[in-house]
Amino acid sequence: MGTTTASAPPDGDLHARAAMLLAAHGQKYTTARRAMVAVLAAMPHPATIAEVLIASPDLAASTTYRNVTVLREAGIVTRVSGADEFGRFELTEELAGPHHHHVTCTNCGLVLDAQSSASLEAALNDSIRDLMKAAGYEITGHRLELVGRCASCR
Amino acid sequence: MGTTTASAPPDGDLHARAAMLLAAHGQKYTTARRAMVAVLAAMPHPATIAEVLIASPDLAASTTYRNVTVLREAGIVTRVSGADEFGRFELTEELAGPHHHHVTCTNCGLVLDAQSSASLEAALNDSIRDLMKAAGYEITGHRLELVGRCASCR
DNA sequence: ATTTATGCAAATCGTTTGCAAACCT
DNA sequence: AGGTTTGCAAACGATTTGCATAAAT
Repeated sequence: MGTTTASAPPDGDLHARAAMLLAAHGQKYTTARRAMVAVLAAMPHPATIAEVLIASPDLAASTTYRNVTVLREAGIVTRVSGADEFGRFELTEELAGPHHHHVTCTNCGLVLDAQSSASLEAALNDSIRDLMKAAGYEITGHRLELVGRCASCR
Repeated sequence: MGTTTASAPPDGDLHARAAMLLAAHGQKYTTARRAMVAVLAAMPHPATIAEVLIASPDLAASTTYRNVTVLREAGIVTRVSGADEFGRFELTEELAGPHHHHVTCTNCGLVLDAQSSASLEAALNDSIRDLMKAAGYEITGHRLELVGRCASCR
């Protein structure tokens, strides 16, 4: 399990792994769900429901809303909060890629992925230990959001 | 300007400073706006619009939605994205307190404030320089969100 | 074959907007 | 007084839900 855990799995594994995760939750890997996973995998950044529907026009909106819930419960997708009111979704780090953070545009709401450095992660983990005690929370993860204006909005 | 910048201003200044910021944007510090600022100042965490309306039942919802926009434009309030779809609002750091981060509950969406350490901030600032170049963003700030389950949801 | 997911259309709910009355300076 | 803000009610738009059909194992 050494090196495999930290790196992105080969693309061919993606759907097979998604199917397994769904099966483990008593759910099927249907066409609509596969389509959604494919869209999210192809996106270079977390996608809104609207973006998913545009990328995959045959999907019904209601089905997509229902499936995002199912995929989240199965640990395939996570929700990312951006600057605006729209939820954004991406494949979980465990499923599709390494740990990363986000850069959010205050003007248009666009969210891009950004890699974190080892030193930053180390500092984060140090601080997290302290903060979880202070807040009485059981901390399960962290999310760093850089805020600014994207290239098109500058 | 050394020490004053980093610490929270005395409470008595709050409304006076809010009034100045609004005036600088050609806006008035009305009763409804003062009420909203007071609610946010009293809250130990970023508040949803619903929470503001509960805390200040005389406020009309429409007015509150309009005022949150005005207060944001004046630099009095910022929007915080939590785990759920509801926007949360708090007084800006410059107005009401020192730089801090948030701890979000994955179960109930509650967001608490958490102080950051100097070493973490240093690491953040280092990384930010790199990331802003890579992403082509003009970075104006950062936000660290720790994710977990709050004391009541554990 | 049987259970589960889908799609359409209607219902829901948070948020926004039009407009007349109340407010502030 | 004069322009702005407020509050109500209606409009809006994203998300959710009911139910009959289609798909999956």
